[in-house]
Amino acid sequence: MFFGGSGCGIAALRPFHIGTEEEFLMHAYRTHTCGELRKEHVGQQVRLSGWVHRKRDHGNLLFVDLRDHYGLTQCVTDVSSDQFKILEGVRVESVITITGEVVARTGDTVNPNLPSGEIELRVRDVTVQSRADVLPLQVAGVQDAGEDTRLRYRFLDLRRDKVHSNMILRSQVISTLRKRMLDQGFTEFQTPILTASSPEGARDFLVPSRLNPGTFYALPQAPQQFKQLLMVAGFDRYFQIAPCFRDEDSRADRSPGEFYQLDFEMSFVTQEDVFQTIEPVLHGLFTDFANGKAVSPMPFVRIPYDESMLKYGSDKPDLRNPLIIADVTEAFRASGFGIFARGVEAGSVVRAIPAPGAAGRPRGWYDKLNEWAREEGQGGLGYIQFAEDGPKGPIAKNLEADRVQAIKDACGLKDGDSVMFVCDKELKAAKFAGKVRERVCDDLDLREKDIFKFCWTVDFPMYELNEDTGQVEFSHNPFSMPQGGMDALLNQDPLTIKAYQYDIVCNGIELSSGAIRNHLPEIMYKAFEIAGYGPEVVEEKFGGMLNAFKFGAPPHGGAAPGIDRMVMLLADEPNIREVILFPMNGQAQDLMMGAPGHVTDRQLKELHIKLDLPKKVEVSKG
RNA sequence: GCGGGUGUAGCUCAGUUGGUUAGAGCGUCGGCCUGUCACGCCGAAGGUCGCGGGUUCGAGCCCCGUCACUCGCGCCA
Repeated sequence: MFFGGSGCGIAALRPFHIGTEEEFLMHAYRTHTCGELRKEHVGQQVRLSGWVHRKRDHGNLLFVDLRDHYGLTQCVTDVSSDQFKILEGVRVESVITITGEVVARTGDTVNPNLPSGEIELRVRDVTVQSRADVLPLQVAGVQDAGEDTRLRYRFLDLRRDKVHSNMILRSQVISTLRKRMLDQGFTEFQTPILTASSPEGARDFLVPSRLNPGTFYALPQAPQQFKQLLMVAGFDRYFQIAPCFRDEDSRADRSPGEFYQLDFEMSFVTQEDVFQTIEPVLHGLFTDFANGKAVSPMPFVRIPYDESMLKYGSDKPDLRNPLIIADVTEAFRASGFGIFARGVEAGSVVRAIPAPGAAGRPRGWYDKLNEWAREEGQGGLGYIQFAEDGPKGPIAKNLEADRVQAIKDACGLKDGDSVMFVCDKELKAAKFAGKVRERVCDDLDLREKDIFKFCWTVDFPMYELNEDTGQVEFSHNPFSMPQGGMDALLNQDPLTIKAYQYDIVCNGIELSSGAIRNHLPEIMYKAFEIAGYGPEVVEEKFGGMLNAFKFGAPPHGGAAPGIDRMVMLLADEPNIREVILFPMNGQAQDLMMGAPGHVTDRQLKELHIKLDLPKKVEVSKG
């Protein structure tokens, strides 16, 4: 075994007393893991190391559950043993090594809930490797400590079963993604971490340059330009488990500072090629780890952006929600329901959200929704109840009967159903109708369970109108290829141009956006010109990549699904911190490591940096 | 930057209309207990009710300010 013929390990092996020859030949710490021992090991002398998970002290009989990464084994000793006092004296979460004999449990002492429950380890010898203080949070059991405590003592939190297994899941997800990408012919590369600040997008994290006073590196928000340059360099198919850094405020599903993407890019491909390549990767991944849940069959549904905004009120629809929004603007035009009729006259649209089976709901339910709509900044939430004895509600009273019927038909409603109405300018109406769709779905408990429903949102608009400035702006990625190419840019209303830009969505969560890129300099100049940027701006901001496109660039495209969010979905965790080993808190602080932290004056001087702090901070930090 | 929620023992929480000495479970410490597996029983210690100010005869509770955590908005090509 481990110590073979070497004599130098004797002291380490038997630090406290002389054991048998058999034990002498054992590894210093363990012959098995705590999850390993079964009936067939009965009679063997073994050594286990791990953490004291729980103790059950009967005074003259003591049980210790010993835990390691692999599992749990019950160890037992009684007052007749000279080791009894030692074991009785250690606190839970202390690290100990136990040597002894594997014995079969008898009859009713078998624990069927424990994989090792048919055996136990009869303690012959105990070595305390590391004592634990009284714990700030409890490792055994299911009780969650507060977020502060958990993050400050993350190493303890990570011992707990749920978090521990989340991290294992994450590792397995990354491992299978890597294998699947390699199988699809992709090559893995590393791109720089210290790079240049990018002019658009989120706020950058900056790193001062010592050798170049007054200048800064930026951490990459994504390896976007590098992966495109890899295509120009002829590598054909690239991927990377890529760290991305964005200095933006956190959300439940957005870790502050950093996150990981499965970043990939492919040459000589159409949008459809990208879909057909990555779908098996995601479908395979989710099928492997779905844990009994179903996964949308391939090919995933493709929904044009305009259709998605109309039917689902969102560009990332949750298809587990069965409700479909309908446009009923015409039913209200010049109708007897004055508020909506005047709105439509002024250019608003009316969207209808079905509420199946809700006609019998009490008045209070509708009032609550109405109140919620006001909190959301809407005038209210109109509705019609299609009761058995005819349409009811304030709108039905004023709207002509044939129009009410038209709405019922348009939404596919039957007696017993209700319908909600949103009247506003098109984009606002669509977005709020989307919120109502989600709210009604939850209230009526209509969401499909135990399934991962994927879709692609496609045909995003290339440009959008900034309502405040009246300026035409890029609506997403300025590097996307416009559909119709140069011809569309020259001859089409910019607001009607679509881009080869797409999102992959799962259960209403945007996993990734991607695009077929614009690899032609002349189209890029024109695309930026429409958004109000001259050629000099393009050259200054994207010179590196633009220059590369002048030396033979292959048509290419890709995407970058977010790894943390995929693990969140698979682990069924509502918060992204539950799938990250050492996450920062909402203020982007690492309470355990003390980051961000102060640095010495000498470090600052080397970097030619002087602090100019806000008054409040200066006082508080002395 | 803005809005909501939370803040009471080491941890998770309860605390009535503002009224006596602020409670429970877990954990800790001590005692008892030889088949438990969330062991059980008895006892003890442990509190700046986040912090500061105010109202009141009296504040964990009401008011103002502030801090921390959290959820959301803004932000996130």
